[in-house]
Amino acid sequence: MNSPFEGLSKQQIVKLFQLLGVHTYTYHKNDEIIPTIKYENIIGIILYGSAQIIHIEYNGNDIILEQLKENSVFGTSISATNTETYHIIAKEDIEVAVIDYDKLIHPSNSRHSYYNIFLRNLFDIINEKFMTKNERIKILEQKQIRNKLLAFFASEQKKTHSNYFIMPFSFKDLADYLAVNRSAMFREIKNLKEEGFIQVKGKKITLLYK
Amino acid sequence: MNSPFEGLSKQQIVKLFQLLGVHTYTYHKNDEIIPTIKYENIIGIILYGSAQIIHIEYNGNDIILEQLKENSVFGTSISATNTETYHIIAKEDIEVAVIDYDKLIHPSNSRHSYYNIFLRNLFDIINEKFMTKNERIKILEQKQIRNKLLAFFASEQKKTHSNYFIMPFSFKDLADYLAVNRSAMFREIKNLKEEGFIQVKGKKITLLYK
DNA sequence: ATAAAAAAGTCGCACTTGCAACTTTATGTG
DNA sequence: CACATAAAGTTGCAAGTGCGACTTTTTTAT
Repeated sequence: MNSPFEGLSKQQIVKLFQLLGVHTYTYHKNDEIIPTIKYENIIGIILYGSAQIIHIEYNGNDIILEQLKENSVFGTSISATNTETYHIIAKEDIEVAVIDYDKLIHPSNSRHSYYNIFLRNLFDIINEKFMTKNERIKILEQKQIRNKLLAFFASEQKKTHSNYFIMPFSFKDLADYLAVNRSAMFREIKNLKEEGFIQVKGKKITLLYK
Repeated sequence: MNSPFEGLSKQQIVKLFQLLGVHTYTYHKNDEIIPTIKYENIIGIILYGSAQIIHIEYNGNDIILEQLKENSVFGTSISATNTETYHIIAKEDIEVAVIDYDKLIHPSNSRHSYYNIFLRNLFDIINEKFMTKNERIKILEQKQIRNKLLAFFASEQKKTHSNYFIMPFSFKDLADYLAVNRSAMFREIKNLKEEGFIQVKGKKITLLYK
């Protein structure tokens, strides 16, 4: 939602990129982003396009850790990715700006206003990411699939301020997000439908309770 | 682990507190911290003592979201706490510095070196917190209690660099951390012991595999 | 337009888990 | 030291879930 470049003019962004020694890279759909550079020491910003951070488990299962779109920020810290089991895959053609983490926090000159604005924007983005992660944890903390679903619904509904919402990803991905078996999740969705709690039309889910 | 005041002299900290309009508060064991101020718009720093962020669910269950000790940072964003169902409880006598979030990112003057150092320190702390949260998510993503335990063991072992580690909290709290039923967790620990995977002596757990 | 691939949806069965109701062992606290 | 309180540990049973093997529908690519 927030852009790291909020409040910066094009010229300021150019200067910022010079100050921080930013390089940009382009990738095609399904490419792995920066497979050679270790994610740990960089911060990446999606300039356009979208991607997913996935985590591959020892058993071969892969889990979506994060959805990245235009202006999303990723990297160490700023998001995830501390081992070789994490991969960032472009979901469409994409351009990425890469900032060396050390240069970000120890620039040659930290007194430029555009640098300070950028840093504060990053803070806001981090806040948002924490919220997102906490939301996920709150959902994963639920012991039953039904409660995970209800927690997820509540979380999505909070964003739309109405009694329905559009699923932000596929049901398959939802099962991964909730960390439950896909068919067991469908069974529970079916139960919720039959018990009159929800209505499902494609990706539109309507909540019929309270 | 990292301190937000790393690299700052006592005088600089005093100036920083003035710049940011910091107030400090003291609490006694089992007090709720800042029950009146909404957590959303502040950042808190534990100056001494320890505390826990707990989350109370609709069914009355409470879950430890985070352990706070000296130099820990909490608040919106910087950690958790966006609804009334979150509480921060002092585990011992404690002093807390409270910074208004708006003042932090929009100080009257952002050109002081101590301000920039502080901001960068916060970044490092945030990185660490992200790591911690990702670690938790990686554990919660496991579908079976056994796998949650093994993921937790791996995560703890990584810190000690040997084949054993000391549990950082009680088994009861571990069950909450893994978001599983306590007695079901004990059953699985028993299985792991009987199958020769682990050895448990009080809070010391030794891993007997690979 | 059509084939191929992916996602959605269903179901039975075995296994895992939550839950309740305990007993036993630690940990305070006056 | 003794009493109270919390944590550790155990067990049976009912309920919930993972998994595999499907069918049907939707999406994507040629």
